[in-house]
Amino acid sequence: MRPVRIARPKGTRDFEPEEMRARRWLEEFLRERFQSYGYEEVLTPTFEHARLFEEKSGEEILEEMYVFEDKKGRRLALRPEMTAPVVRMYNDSLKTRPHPLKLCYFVNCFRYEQPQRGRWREFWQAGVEVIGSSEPEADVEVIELTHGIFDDLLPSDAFETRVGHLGILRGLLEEHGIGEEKQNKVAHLVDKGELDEVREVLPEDAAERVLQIVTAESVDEVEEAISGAEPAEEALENLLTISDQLKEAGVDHELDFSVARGLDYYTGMVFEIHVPELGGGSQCAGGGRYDTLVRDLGGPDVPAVGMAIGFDRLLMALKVYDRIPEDAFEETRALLIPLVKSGKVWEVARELRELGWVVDVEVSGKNIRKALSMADAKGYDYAVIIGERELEGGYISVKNLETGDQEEVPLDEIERAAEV
RNA sequence: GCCGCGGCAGCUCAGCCUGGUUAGAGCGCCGGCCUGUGGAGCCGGUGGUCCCGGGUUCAAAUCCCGGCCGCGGCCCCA
Repeated sequence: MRPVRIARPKGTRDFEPEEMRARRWLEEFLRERFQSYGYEEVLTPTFEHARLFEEKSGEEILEEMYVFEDKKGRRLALRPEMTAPVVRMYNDSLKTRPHPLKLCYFVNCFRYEQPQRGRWREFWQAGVEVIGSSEPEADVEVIELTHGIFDDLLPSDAFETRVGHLGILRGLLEEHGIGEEKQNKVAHLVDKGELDEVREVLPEDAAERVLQIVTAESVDEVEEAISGAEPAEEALENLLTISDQLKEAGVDHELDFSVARGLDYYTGMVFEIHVPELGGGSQCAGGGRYDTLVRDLGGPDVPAVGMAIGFDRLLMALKVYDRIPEDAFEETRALLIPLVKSGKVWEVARELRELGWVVDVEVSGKNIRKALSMADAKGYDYAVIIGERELEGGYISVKNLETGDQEEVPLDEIERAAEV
């Protein structure tokens, strides 16, 4: 057969061993953090029925979705995000558990976009969802949890937390008799900063009030813009309650009435965390309240709030700020060099591994010089030599590759190998 | 989807503007000096569909067109 070389698909990445170490380290950090708050990990299929996302995800996401037909003609999609699948799973099998339910996940997602810095077609999200509480405390916890992760991993001036509330906009538009679909459209325009367009879409009085909110520099201005529109006033109050609690909890943040977010299912508080140093793709986390999604996907009328961290972007930020620990996986690593063919080699390897060592057995027949050279190149801590002499004498030769010291360690005191 | 820059050895790149022997360098890898002792040094070797396709030409890594991929930006998002 003629050899062919197939390239990696556009927007995807290979991860080499060094990169995987850093990724595993961060993944474990996030998992442990989520679990320490009582969130339990779930996993859903990589693909779902396309309709799951088409119902409530919003136009932009749909245009970027990987949709395909399977052999039976079912329309499926690679998940572009994780909230809808978690809600689907909740409606399928979790809704009878004690509420509120706290769930977390770590998964790859797919979007057909033009790749650039911080943006890939396959990327990873780590997130949480709280299903079954409409109280501001739930919003506060989700923001506090997210903020705390960034605060522990990055310098405090490296990131910004912005909190807004879609209920203000939605509530106001509702007062003007404007339906959900148009609300979504306005939210998108606001998100894009296309404020002139807002005027074209809305009646003049509504448009004026929306623009006043979005460009507001103080809470007072917003209050003025929405006065008389009761749902919007309640939303603002809700946002201020959340903000006050965040302040008391020491969570540094700013209010931003233009945070709209591109997902149509958000109904209340919305927030984003940015790392400005990353440039274009600076948004590293985002989330908010979605009180109607569970019902809209055929489940009970249950409120929910959640967030997702852009895993790859967070890792990028950690690299920029040099915050990836070198010794994240501290372990003793040894090359076992057999100079004879003997089953004893495997026995010794096993015993050393029981001590917690990583033991790489040299299996390519290298002579001792070559083997030591390779152990050095791989950065190992020890070389363990087993030859004729060792077999006859009942010991192993353990060489510390950093100091160059070498000692004979009797087989029945093998734990002394670590002292060399 | 749009704009800009790029693609040559495993890696980083020179050569391209001004077409012309056998396409180079450094690093890496393999081996020797060195038959049971690494890192340094010296010597040698290994290395390439010059991204793909088409065009111009006596002749293309080099010029032109298209595509693919990468990087950066816009938009949006994570």
